Amino acid sequence: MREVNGKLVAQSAALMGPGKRDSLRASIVRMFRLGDDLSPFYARIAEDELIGWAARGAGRILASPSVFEDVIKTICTTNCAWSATVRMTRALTELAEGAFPEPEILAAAPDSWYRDNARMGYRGPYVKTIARAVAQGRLDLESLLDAQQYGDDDVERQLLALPGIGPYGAAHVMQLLGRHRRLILDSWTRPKYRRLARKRQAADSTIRRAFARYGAYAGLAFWLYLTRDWLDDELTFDKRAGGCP
DNA sequence: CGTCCAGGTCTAC
DNA sequence: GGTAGACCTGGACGC
Repeated sequence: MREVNGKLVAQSAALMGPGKRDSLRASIVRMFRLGDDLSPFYARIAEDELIGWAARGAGRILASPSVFEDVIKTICTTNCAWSATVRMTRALTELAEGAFPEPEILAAAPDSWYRDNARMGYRGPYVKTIARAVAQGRLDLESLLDAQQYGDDDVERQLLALPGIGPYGAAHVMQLLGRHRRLILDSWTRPKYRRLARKRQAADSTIRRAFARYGAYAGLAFWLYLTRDWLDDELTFDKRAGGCP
């Protein structure tokens, strides 16, 4: 993938038929969340001293081609170091020649594979249970992409019902679904917030209140506030940002 | 070599 | 509804 004259161009070494081309296009649209219209958010933060810089086009969080993949990867981020997350997801891709495995593949992998090869510990059964439900058609995670069909509370309820997905996981997946209200609160974001906001301590409820003014985009505003230092200065040259909310 | 804990969640009170 | 305790793994740290 590369940018050509302001357009995203995807090129494959193999010849692709129309069907393959359409599915690749769908994956890219989903990955870059090209269907999301962030203009209401940009309008809201245009004069914002904390995250006004983001109105130049930030906030399009990279997602996986499928919701299933995002859910499984999110489980691989819980209660472990980032290096373990990388190790586990890499192991998963070894089941599908480097690509993320379809639910059917993960449903068919034996328990011993999860334990001895992926070394996912107690997460293995969670992943397999979800994969089996999707493969058998009892669970349709991709439908959560439909903004019209479900409200935030609905989606959150469905995500929390999944084994291995709690408040953190649900908020994380919802960001990737383009539902930006929930704040991702975990052992990385909490201290990072306290450091940036120069607060000795801040309860979750206090943090939520601090970002409540961003309404449906509170979670995205929180994330941008925390990750501003991931961007080059060039992109965030507006030094008005810097205080605490 | 033992303890702690990292981008939490589940179960049992 | 809120809260201890357990939970796989492996890297960091103290002794």
